[in-house]
Amino acid sequence: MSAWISVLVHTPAHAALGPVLTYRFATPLPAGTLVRVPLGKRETLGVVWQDAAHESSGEIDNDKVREIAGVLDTVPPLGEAWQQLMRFSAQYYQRSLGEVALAALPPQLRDLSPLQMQRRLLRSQRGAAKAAKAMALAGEAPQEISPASEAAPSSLEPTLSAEQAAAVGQIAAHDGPFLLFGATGSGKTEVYLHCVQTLLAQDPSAQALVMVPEINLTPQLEARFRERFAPMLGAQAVVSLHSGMTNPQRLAAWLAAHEGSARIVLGTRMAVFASMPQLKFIVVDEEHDPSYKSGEGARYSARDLAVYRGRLQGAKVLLGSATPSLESWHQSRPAAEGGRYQRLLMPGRIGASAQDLPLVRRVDMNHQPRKAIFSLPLLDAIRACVARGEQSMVFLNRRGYAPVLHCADCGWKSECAHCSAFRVFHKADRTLRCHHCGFTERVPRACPGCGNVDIAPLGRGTEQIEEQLEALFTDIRRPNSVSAEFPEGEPVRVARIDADTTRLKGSLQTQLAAVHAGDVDVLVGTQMIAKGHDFRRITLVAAINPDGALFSSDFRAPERLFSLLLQAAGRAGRDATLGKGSEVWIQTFVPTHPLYAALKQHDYPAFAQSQLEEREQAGMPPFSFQALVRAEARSQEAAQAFLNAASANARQDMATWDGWADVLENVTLYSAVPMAIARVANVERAQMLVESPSRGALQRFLAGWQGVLHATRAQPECKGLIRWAIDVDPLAI
DNA sequence: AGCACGCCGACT
DNA sequence: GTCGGCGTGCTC
Repeated sequence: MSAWISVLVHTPAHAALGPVLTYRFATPLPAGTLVRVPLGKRETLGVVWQDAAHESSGEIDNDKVREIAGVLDTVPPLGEAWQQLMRFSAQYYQRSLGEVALAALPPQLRDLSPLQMQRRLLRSQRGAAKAAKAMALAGEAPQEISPASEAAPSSLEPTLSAEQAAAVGQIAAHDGPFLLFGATGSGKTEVYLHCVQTLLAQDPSAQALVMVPEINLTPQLEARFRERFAPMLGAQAVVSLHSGMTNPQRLAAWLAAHEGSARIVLGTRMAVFASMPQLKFIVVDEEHDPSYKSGEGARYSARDLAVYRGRLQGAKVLLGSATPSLESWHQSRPAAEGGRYQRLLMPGRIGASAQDLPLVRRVDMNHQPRKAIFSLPLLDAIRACVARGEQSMVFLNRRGYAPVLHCADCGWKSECAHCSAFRVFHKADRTLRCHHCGFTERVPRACPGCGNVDIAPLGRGTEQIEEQLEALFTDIRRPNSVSAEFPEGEPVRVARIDADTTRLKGSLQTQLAAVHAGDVDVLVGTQMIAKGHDFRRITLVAAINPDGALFSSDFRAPERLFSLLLQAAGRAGRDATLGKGSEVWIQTFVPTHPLYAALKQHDYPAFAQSQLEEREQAGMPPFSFQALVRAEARSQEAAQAFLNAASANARQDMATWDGWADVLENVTLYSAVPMAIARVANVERAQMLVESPSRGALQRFLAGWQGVLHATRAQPECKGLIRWAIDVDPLAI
């Protein structure tokens, strides 16, 4: 006598096999139980699932049903809420349930046998017990947590500003979701800390999830949360969850969240899938950041899933940003106009008045020497900044020395052999590197086309900016030197931080520390340095060449640029005593552009409103809903043929389906186009936009289209197709 | 997705 | 002669 059990396994949507398979086991098992099951010649991890495959549709041969190989019964079953989150994510983002659910689990869970698992759990429990004992011995036993609002302010718990207190009050009084629109330096993190503390004090089992967009930002966040909560809850109560951790670390953190000993989970977008049975509060910091959208597998938005999950689990959701996404801004319009989020405002910097905001200066590059990288007034300003002993930050969103190498004689350019893109000249190691496929070669001595030895870099990247600044500043010295070697002061120190200088693990933190320590006068970098890092002594921020985004075909480019520049501006003058004279320099050929005008006023709401008006007129998100189908093939023709055939098939098939007329009517299918970079690593890529004024109609269309896409694949003109994928709510088109 | 089987080019 | 490329097919 044995029971039939439905088990979810990792199968992609393309596979002929459904994601829910039927197995046999001696006793029934509750849904959410982790099991190991035989699948073909291997054994794999599965999750016991409620929806029985054998009841609804397929009759499967009795003799095909195999026995469950093992039950990981030391791990509690995954809860109903987690299961529902997986169902929703799979459905909304058009991926197979098995793929979504199994990818949401820590990778090591797949590798461990039940016995190994048991050992691992015992070890971690012993470790936790030991840590608790050590704390007790040291007289640091976890204290009863006190509600932040009632506790006497301690040194760790700063008094809230009036704005912060108002925000905290609103969050306590309403259900949310909330959009906390707070200027850089307005103390959003303190609001998060305060809300989390109040919650954890009210409910001794409650859990909180706090997300940041990038791994780089987790150490800083973790330090803040540990400092505040470790003394009350013990060190194990705060865990991180991101892809920079080792597999054992991730497993341990995941288990702690799953069984509830972790009260606070900090992490990147993947953390939105963590099993947290007692989740009561979710923070999405820098909610506008595109990193919350996954670029592969299920293309989920962790921000949007956080909002869904909050509703699902009855957890309050707090989105925070100084430059919210237009989607969230629109959602937080007054409820009377249809807004569904509550907007909370914190416009002021802590310990500063409005006049202390950095002054935004636009330099008209039309009046500068042609081809000048730095305008003269900017150079003077940086010099003056160095002379005052303050730091500057020069920002250019392009790494390497020059984006292209060019031969003036024959017109040769440093194209990549495998991609429709140029290879970037990296002077540091004298290489040409493709930033899309990684193809790297030494820089040729002479033009490969004609032998001319005069091949020249075209355009500039951060390496070149660094080199130029070093050359330009050889004549000046830093003040207040104690060095005997340079009696009149040491040379100006220029440093660069970008993906190339931070390749090694931990090197970003080291380099940031050097900036903090004052070992750097001028910092050059990509957007990596504009995000979130709390530089205290920077009083000048310069964007060398930000104009590109103004003329981009991507309708979201202005939004991103504004956000990036305002965020970069937020780096300047964070130290209130230095804040007064801080400046943001924008070198531009269009100084009168409204985007820069709004930036000068630090006026996000005005910028957002004008953008939203444009979007509404053009019928673009958030006033319409989009999905993208991307196809990869041997040839561009095959990729496009597949998409166009799938589109034609959809129209044809759905016209015959009962009740689908209004779906088709509400959905616009555009024709297939090559992607901006049509070929990457010898694979041709094309995409097709699907748009609808109704999210529901788009969802229904996509769900119905899945089968059509599968069928289309078999058509002869699609030979050479490698794969296809749907991206719902794409960020870039 | 894995992992097999199966058929064609450069090397221990 | 093998080693190894990835094309096709199957897994409850």
